[in-house]
Amino acid sequence: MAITPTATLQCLAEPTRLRALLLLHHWGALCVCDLQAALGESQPKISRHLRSLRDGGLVHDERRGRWVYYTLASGRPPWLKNLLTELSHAHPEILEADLQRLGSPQACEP
Amino acid sequence: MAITPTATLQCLAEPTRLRALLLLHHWGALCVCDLQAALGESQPKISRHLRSLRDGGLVHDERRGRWVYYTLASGRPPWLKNLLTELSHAHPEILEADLQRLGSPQACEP
DNA sequence: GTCACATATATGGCTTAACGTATATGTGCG
DNA sequence: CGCACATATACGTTAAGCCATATATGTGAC
Repeated sequence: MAITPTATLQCLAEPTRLRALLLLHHWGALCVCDLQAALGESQPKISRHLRSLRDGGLVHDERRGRWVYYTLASGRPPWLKNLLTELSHAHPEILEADLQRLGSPQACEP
Repeated sequence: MAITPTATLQCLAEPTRLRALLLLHHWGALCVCDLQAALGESQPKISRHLRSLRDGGLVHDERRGRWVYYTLASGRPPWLKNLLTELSHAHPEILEADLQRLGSPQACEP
C-alpha cells in the first residue's frame, strides 16, 4: 500500500527521528552506535525510532559485520531531501549539537 | 517560547490539518464553513484542528461578521510554504478532491 | 429581546505512540 | 564451544491525540 505524505510527516514529527534524519542527510551513512553517541539517547530508543523510519520508507539499513549502517532510502519522497536541507539551514543548532557529540563517525561511505 | 520545527511538523502530520493547509495555501483565505465543505468533516473537528494550527503559529484567524477567515500566518516558518508547494505537486490528488468538493468559496481576499 | 446561523469549547471514551527495563538475536573472536 | 559486542524486540506503563456528542459563545436580522 502507498506511503502517504502524512505517514512521512509523522516520521519527521518526532525530535529524535528528525535529528537522526538530519545526521544521515549530513553524513550519508551512520551505524547505530554512532547515532546513539550523537543523539545521546538509549540504545533501544534509537533502535525503535530507526525501525519507524525504515517502516516509513525513509531510511535503508545494511548490515556489515557487527554493525548496521543506516542511510536515507533511495525511494524516499522527493521533497524530503529539500526539506531536510531547509531545516538544516533554518535550525543549524540542532544538527551542530549532535555533530559535536558525535565527533568523527566510524565510517561514512554510502 | 520558541516554536520548534518538531511542533510545526506535528501540525502537518495529520491528514485533515494538512489538507486544510494545502487549501489555504491555494486559496489564500477561507472561512470555516468553506473548509468544512471542502474537507467533508464535522464542524467541531475542523474547529479543533484549526485551533491546533493557530496554536502552532501556522495560521491566522480574523473575524468578519459571522464568519471567521483563516489564512497562512505571516510569521510561519519560512520552509513551510516551499513544503506545501512541493506537496501540492507531488500529491495533486489530495488538493484537487478537496477543491472539487469546495466549488467556489465565499471569499478569497487575504 | 428572540431567533438563526457560524464558530468554539467541554466532556468522556478510545486508540496510538513513546518510554524504560529486561531480554533476545546476530556476529566475530579466541 | 563460550564470551563480548552491536543491535533488535517484548512487555507493561504512561501520556498524548483524535473523535463524537453535547453545549456554549458570538453575531446579525427582525
